[in-house]
Amino acid sequence: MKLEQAIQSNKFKNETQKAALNVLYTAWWLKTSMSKGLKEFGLTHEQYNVLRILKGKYPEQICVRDIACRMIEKNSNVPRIVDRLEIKKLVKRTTSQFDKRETVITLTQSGILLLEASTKSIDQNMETLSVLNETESAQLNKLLEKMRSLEE
Amino acid sequence: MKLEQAIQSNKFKNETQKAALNVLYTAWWLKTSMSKGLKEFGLTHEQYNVLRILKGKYPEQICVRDIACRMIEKNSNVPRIVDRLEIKKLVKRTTSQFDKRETVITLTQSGILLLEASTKSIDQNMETLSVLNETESAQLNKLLEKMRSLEE
DNA sequence: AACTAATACATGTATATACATATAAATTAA
DNA sequence: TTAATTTATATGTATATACATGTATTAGTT
Repeated sequence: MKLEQAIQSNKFKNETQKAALNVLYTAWWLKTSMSKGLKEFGLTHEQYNVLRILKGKYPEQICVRDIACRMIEKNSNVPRIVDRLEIKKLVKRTTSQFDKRETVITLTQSGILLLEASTKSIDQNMETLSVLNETESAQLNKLLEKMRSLEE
Repeated sequence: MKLEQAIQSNKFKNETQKAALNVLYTAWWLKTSMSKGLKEFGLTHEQYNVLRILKGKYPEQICVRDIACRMIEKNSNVPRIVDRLEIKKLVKRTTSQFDKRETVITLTQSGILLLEASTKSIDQNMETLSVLNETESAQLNKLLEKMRSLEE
């Protein structure tokens, strides 16, 4: 769907302004698609993101700060997301032996199982959705990274 | 900044998967940049979006449903965003004469003034941030719209 | 006309973002 | 070694998203 239809507007100053809105809208669309798939596993998009980060290091442990700096949305309140994962017994919190300020998070067995099942479903979903080939995707990555080149 | 640095990971299955994450991260980055600029006006990103939609039709009135379908994030809770704009006296709520179920929203004079000031600041900010030229932006728009082509 | 269904909005709840502040532990400075 | 500073996490508050439910009004059906 063209952006014009999606947000019922065609008053863009130029292609650059439209591109910014298009990125925002596409991100919303992607998140929504993912969330739909995650629903049957009782996970939110963000909880899934945290589980994936933990999996990436498993069986190595990882502290809250390290999770935070790997999150896509940098202002995520990781302790609170971990709260919910802990209630569902998908992760375990422990105080680090080496630095008692640090809280170390570990995936539980059921966390691993749920992540595997949901990842399979999500990846399949993404596979179906992805109409861009590798060359186009690479081009998109290049443009997005150029767009962000003034990032501090 | 490369996505790899931003989220401290280089374990992407392929360029297509990376592109999805890159869109999500870029959207977060854009929102954050915009929000910083809006802060001095006491507006959130979403409140600003609603004000812009109202401006787009001004002086014509527009109901809550029409605002909602023009929002970038389609699940926005428009009545609640309007609540906050109303408290700040930036908009006015009236029940439609033609259909008493509809709530019609109008910009107040101070809403218009605030929007003008903030738009000027935001546009200037965006101008500075935009390193993509028109051709590149058009290419980006094309890729994003292709990415979403399976949209229902 | 009375009943049913649909629509528009408001409101409630859970979770998240964004940011400020509090608390405990570790590091550095005096 | 004590005091000050920094760091890691938790917690509080306002606003937002996501979705369910409630309520009033309109439209449609019998």
